[in-house]
Amino acid sequence: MTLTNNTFIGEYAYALDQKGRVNIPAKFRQALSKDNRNTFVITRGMDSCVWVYPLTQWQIIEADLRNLSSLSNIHRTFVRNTARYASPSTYDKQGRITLSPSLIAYAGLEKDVQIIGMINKMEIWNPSELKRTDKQTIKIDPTAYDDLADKINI
Amino acid sequence: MTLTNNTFIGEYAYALDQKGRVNIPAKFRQALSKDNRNTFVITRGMDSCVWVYPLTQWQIIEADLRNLSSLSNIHRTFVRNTARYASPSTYDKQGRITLSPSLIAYAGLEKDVQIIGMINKMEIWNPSELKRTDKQTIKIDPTAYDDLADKINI
DNA sequence: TAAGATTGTGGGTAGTTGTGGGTAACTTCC
DNA sequence: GGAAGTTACCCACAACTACCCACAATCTTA
Repeated sequence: MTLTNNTFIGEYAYALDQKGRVNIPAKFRQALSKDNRNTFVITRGMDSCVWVYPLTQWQIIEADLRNLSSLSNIHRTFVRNTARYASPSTYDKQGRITLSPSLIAYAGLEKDVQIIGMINKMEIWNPSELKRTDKQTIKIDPTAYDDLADKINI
Repeated sequence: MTLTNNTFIGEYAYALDQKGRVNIPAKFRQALSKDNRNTFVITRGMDSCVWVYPLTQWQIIEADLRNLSSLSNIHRTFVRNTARYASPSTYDKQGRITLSPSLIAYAGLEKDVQIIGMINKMEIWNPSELKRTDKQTIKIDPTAYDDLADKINI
């Protein structure tokens, strides 16, 4: 059952096949609105993982990038490093998307992968890499979330 | 699959042949709207690379340049250096454009080239030159992107 | 509990894409 | 006006990708 359009929550385990394809969790597919045309945009995450945006979500980012002038060195660099690793991927009849070899290498993906709902996007992880990141998270100062307190009422 | 007209993302590796031709990634060609008449405008990039604009995008730049008065020294210089190196190029039946020897020399291109989607244009790089630029990027003050945080929600 | 539907995974095939080279048309210079 | 050099167009082939079909496992429903 889907709660909200284009919103992803939960965690799933899947396998990457020899052609570099991963299944998109059925629940995530069902959550997609039609204007996404069964398409995601895949790119490098900020941690060692792959980020998967629904098309319409990515188009918002694209529109923002378009407003940055290449005359500014910092803007140029930002646009380059955001755009270059992104690639669109439409899922096939079985509900799978194809990951490029370079993305697989970046996230260190092997056969087993973990897919995590991140509200407006999803993340694909190598499970052991995820565990390592989890351990580091514990070390974060427990007061670090304090700033969020007035932004999110949880 | 094309996301948005005249919008380019992703990174591709191609070869420059002996005649100075490079392939335009099929996805980029498909993204072109018809009013571009299969034509790009090629010019010097601000880094050591070649910038390739779709015709209609370049025409917008031309219109902006027209509004800069030559009374200002800095404007005059900017217009001169932007206009002088630009030249149109239509891609052939195989989807290739021809680069002039002077542009190839400017970007230091050899056989292997890297093409990067930059939203409203594309960049052609010598891979080793790109790596060097990447290394410098890492040295950018990590707070430099902070200003972008309220412009782009990624 | 059994039948049907849905979901995840594997592999084959036809069409597309990238690259090399050949030939004709055009330009330039003597 | 003719020769040499340059440019643009065309054909061919190898590699790859996207699409399709098949099947097993799981979940749903009557």
